[in-house]
Amino acid sequence: MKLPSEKSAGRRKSRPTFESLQPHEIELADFFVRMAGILGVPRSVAEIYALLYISPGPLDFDHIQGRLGMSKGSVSQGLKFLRGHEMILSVKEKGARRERWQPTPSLAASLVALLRSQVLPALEQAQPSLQRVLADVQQHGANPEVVERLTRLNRWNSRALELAPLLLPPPGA
Amino acid sequence: MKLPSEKSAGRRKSRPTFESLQPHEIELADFFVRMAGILGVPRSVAEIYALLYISPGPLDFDHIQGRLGMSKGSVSQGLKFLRGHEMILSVKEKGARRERWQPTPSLAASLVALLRSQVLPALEQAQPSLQRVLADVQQHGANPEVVERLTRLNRWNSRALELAPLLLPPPGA
DNA sequence: CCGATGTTTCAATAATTTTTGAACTTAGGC
DNA sequence: GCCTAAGTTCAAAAATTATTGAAACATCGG
Repeated sequence: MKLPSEKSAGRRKSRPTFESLQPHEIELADFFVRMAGILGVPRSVAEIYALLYISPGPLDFDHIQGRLGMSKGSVSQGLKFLRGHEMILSVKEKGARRERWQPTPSLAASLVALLRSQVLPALEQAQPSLQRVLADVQQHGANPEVVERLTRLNRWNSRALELAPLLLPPPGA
Repeated sequence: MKLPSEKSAGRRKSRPTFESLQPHEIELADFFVRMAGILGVPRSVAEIYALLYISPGPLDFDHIQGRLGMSKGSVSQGLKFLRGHEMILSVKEKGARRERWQPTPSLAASLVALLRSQVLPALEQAQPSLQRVLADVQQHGANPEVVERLTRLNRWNSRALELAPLLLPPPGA
């Protein structure tokens, strides 16, 4: 099933044409796009993941670009993101020049990595900040209820920070 | 501590001036803005919440607008959002015309409500969609690995839907 | 090294989301 | 009922975020 098309005279190497997405592929992509949205992950990234997820084997750069009809730049950045969060793996065939991509075996692990990368830095950065705010408020002899609130917030943050390694274990554990 | 300012001749009712935020208030707002960002909640909403959180008592519309220097529209929409997610309460004093707002006692409960409202609808909407995709893929006699992946995805979604009431209990429970 | 293929970068553009403010609605006091 | 203060709505503007594509870079086989 290959449309020859594209004037293609004798010259080799006219860039191949790709089928556009099938209805069921679109539906799965919509699902991933929606879920990704919750975590603030851009559409193009979710689409790439969905395509790899529903494809019977690893795909290379050009296939991804062709089937999704998106720019090189987006594909490159999307793959970078997915790689960075260990959501995809490259399968480099021996004699081949190009890399081919497929989803990491565990989607669950991927999601954990994603969450981790969003939440942990925020919690870490917050720690000193929250402590300063609490100190400030106590100094200025503020309302006891406010002091209480901020104390609780601080405790929360610390606990979350302690628990994080358990709930969102780093890749090597 | 009240700046008289504003040419204010004898006429009553020049709109009052409000102090701009103190450094520690800004720092707390930054914290909330950052956390809200993870959940896709806009800056203005986080700022309003932060202000109520660090204020010694409930604040009315004009105070919020004045101290944060934001538009009426934003304050109105922000309060609507926070109300909708049960993150703030109004304290209506007897003889008073205007409502005054303060944070709900439990920030934890508020966050749960927020998460719930984002995640649950997505999971529910996904269910039939995922089932259709799986059926489609099975019909077209696709790669067994893909079928396996989609089956797992379906199971996950169902489980999440079952567990949701436990992890993200609705307000009345 | 060279030339060609494959990929990344990043400034410009497009798309999306948030904020504003003026017109409109609602509710209370008289 | 009318008038006014209080709050809401929503179209337009501003701000932010995502995407594109052309130029730069990297890497491999010869």
